[in-house]
Formats: sequence, C-alpha cells, structure tokens
Amino acid sequence: MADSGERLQQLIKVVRGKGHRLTPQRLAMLKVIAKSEEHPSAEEIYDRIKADFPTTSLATIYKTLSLLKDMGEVLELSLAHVGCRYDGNKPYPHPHVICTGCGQILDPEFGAMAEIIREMAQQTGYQITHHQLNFFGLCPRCQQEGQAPD
Amino acid sequence: MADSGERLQQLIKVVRGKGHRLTPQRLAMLKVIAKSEEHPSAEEIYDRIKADFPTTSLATIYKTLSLLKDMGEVLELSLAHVGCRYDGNKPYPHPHVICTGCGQILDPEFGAMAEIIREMAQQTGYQITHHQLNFFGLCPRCQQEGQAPD
DNA sequence: ATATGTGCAAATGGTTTGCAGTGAG
DNA sequence: CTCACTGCAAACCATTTGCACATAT
Repeated sequence: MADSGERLQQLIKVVRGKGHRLTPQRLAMLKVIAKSEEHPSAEEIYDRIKADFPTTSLATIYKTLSLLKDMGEVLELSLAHVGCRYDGNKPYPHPHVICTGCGQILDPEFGAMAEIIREMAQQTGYQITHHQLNFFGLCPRCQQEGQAPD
Repeated sequence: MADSGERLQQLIKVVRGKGHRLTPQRLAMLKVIAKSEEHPSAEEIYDRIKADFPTTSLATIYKTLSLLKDMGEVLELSLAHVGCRYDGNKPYPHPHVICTGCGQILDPEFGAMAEIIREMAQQTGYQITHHQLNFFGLCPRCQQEGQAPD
C-alpha cells in the first residue's frame, strides 16, 4: 500500500492551504486518518486521540471530520444502524464489502464504476456527483463460525 | 407498472400468514406501502395514515415497518442525514438515483448486479446477502433551476 | 493581537421502548 | 376471552450546536 506519511503530508498541506489552523489535536487526528485502513467511526478515532490528548472531546472530532469532509479529504460511509465510518485514506467513492457478523470492511477492486455512472446518467438525465456501492454478507471467518460453533 | 392492488393482497396474505393481526391501522399502512413509488419516509407514511386515523402514532408506523422489514416485504434505504426511506413496492435491493436538490428518488434499470455480486464474492470470499447501490446528483429540473435562478 | 479552534454541556431529531389500555382473532 | 397491537410519553444515541476560554498564526 501507499506511504501513509505521504498522505499525512498531503492532509497537512490541504488543511493549512485553506487557511485552517493545525492544532496538536488536529495533527493527531490527521495521523490517525491518514493511515486508517479500517474505516473507523468518530468514536474510534476519538479513542485513539485520547491516548495523546486526554481532554479531547468528541465534538472536536466531529467538527474536524466535517471540515475534512467539506474539503473532500475524507469519505463518509453512512451505514444504517451502525453510524458513520470514515475513510481518509481513499477519500473518493469506492465500493465496500461489509461483514454483518464482525463489522469488518474491505475495499474490493472494482473498475467498472465510471462506465456504470455514465449509463445511469444517460438513462435518468441526472448529473451524478457521487455514489455508494456497498455489499453486505459474512466474511469467510464468520461463515466458518456459523457452521462450526465453538 | 404492476397492479398495486395485487401487491396489497400479497402483503395482507403475508401479514396474516405469519400469524400477525390485520388492524385497520395496518391495513391503511399496507395500502400506502403497496403503491409507494416515491420511497416515503416513516413520517410521510404517518402523514398519509393520519387522514384516516387521526390518533395513529409514529411509533406504530415504525413498529409495523420493522415487522415488514423482518418479513422481507419492505426495503429500507438508509440515506445519510436524510433518514430512512421505505419501498414496499420493490422490497428487494435495487439501485437508486437520488436528487440532492429536491430529494426525488428514481429506480433506474440496471441488469448487471447479479454478475457484479458474483465477482465481489469471488474476490473477497464473502457470502454476500444484500447490497446497496445509490447514485447522487441533480435531477434535470434542479440542474435547470441552478443555472437559471428565478 | 485576533479570530479560529477547543471542550464542555445542552440541544437535536430520527428511531425505539415501556406500559396501560384496546380490539382482532 | 386473550394476547398481540396501539398510542402516548419517555428513553436512546449518534451527531450538532452554543458559548466562554485557549491558542496557532
């Protein structure tokens, strides 16, 4: 995978470039987000930040997350009844495969999206700006556990 | 489109068949749901029911919606920051095209889903049970209004 | 120096739950 | 006659907001 340090530098540059301040709390958040492969929730990000900044509040997490969303630097996955998950590593729409057993989320390879969007736009006349494509099911491990319970 | 009266009969049969009671409130809900083409929210369903049953409560709507979900007779679309929308007309996963301007939701034609699911399952080893595919953008009318404001 | 960011606490809003009373079967 | 359903109000819970204080620039 790509160098997450590089992604961090990019995030820092974007935040500063738009005239926003780089506080220690934000830097800590950017570090977490830059290398997040697991699509953490706001609360999970919060928990990791708390190690370094015990007084950090969830509200600040949400505020910075919102800022990054507006700048297009994080992707928000809103999963029903699971709350929102964030991806600052690949901040553009891409498919997800989500285990309904353990909650694991994968980013599968899927190249045909551009063409599908073109097709949908042509069929409906909509000007499509973004999309979400999520698959739900059991991951291999959860399938096994289902069949051969402890 | 198909006869919504037929769909209503089917819904009634399923509800009764599983040993659930068919109250007047439920019947009214089933009528609304059977012909819903517009993916109404719980509150919108509630508003329509209220005409006939002024004392109906939202809680009852949610309870019945939950019942129908469990029986696989309504599809719940959970759209971030818009709340849930319900489709009792086509209760199986299918793509949606959603206008970010006016909220209109279309059901486009899209035949390739089965193949894509097969591909994702093969790639990830997941046992995929359901999915969601949503496209967001401006509908033709909202595009016009954006260009030529009143 | 100054306005942006932080952190607390309170507000929000869609959804869920508890429970006493009601009515479908 | 009974138990599932209804309707009210209160509870939930993730997210948002208001505001006084702190601080990056």
